Amino acid sequence: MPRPSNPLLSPDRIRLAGLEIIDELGLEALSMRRLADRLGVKAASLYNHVPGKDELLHEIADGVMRAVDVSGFEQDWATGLRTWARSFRAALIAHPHLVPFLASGPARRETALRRADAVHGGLTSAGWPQRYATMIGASTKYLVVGSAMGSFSAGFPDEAEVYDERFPHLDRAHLLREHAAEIDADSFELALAALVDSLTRLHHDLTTKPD
Amino acid sequence: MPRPSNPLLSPDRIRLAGLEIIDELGLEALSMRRLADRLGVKAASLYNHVPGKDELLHEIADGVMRAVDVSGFEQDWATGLRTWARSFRAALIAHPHLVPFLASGPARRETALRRADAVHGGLTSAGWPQRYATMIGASTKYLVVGSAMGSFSAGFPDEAEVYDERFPHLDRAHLLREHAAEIDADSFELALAALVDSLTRLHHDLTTKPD
DNA sequence: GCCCTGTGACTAACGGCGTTAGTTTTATGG
DNA sequence: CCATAAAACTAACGCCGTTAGTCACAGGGC
Repeated sequence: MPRPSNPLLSPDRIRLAGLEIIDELGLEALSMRRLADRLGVKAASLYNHVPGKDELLHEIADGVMRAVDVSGFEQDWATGLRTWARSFRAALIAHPHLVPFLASGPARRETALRRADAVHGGLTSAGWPQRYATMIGASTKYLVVGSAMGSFSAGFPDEAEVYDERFPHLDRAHLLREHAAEIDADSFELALAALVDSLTRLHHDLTTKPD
Repeated sequence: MPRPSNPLLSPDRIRLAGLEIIDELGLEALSMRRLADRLGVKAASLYNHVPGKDELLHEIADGVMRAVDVSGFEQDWATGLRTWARSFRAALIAHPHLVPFLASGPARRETALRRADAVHGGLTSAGWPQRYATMIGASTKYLVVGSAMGSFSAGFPDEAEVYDERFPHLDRAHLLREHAAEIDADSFELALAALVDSLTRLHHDLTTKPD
């Protein structure tokens, strides 16, 4: 079936199907052959539209990052930080299997770099020194990535027998998975509030005391 | 070369060589064939000592977690939390390529579960309610895992051209990688201090006000 | 001292992986 | 209308994890 009238493939359809596979079956389940299968095509055909698996992953990742909202920095840095952190986390959690890949930083991905630029610009315009702006961006990213990555609670097996006798303080750990989403959200908000609080105090000191 | 006088392999030597490969070449570079090669052996021989690649990874991971120090909880919860967080982070950073795997929680790994038990026990004995103990453990893990992931990837390309013109606020981002370790450490300490500060206030409220 | 069993190495193979080369047919621009 | 490019294909290479089956030596029981 060479060169059909209407092309069966396009970069967009490939990206979409790729993200579907990742969401349904996991990052490791994404193979060029499976992807081709889902699109009713042979693996080699994909290479007419996409340079390789790695680049495809980057493009999928960049698409996901478009949901990250940095508009809050137009109000004030604290609002910007909270909005960025929450929307960033939501974007990651919408595609949990992609988190390990997304976590490795913006690399050369257009959207991710644009978001990073906005965050850094928002912080420095609010009076934060370069070095602090960098650290604040980093700390916040730690929280977001950490909370999306671990899904702390989901990391514990949910069979009670695992903990019996041997781990007395974890006697309720088998219930964690049931409430994972809620616990993770609350823990994230706890740490985010702590960070913004602390930073607000610091910002006050930095912008009033000196000079 | 069947059945040599002195066995060439042992679970320990396999684990060690596996961690070496991961540290030198990355998580994806660890293959049973490469591992066997390094041990002067054929891949199939490994299966006489190790049930499979996945279990091997868990055993390697558990070994790394033995460096995590939870003894600080014998003093007070804040000291315990700081000691745990810092030694946990150090353990991850010593093996950055293993972080994505370690981040997925204790699973059924003995050492990881023991550490989790100690943390939870240390917090509840200090008066933290169950729910808070869980959230504090989670928040702290977010910071640790997030900061270890970020440093691994050193997320930003270090070629200045990437940022020229297009990302004005990132005009110094190409220098990040050079100072990655220091920035990551400072950002981590910033967020950890903020968290412990905030929690100390909360602990005070919880243990004095009620009743 | 000899056999017997189990250990720990081997070779060969299966199916899946990413990717490339080369082929074929159709769509499209000059 | 023809040349060229596009978009599908088949076949193959060298990896991967894992299993089955083979073989020689080690150590214990007689």
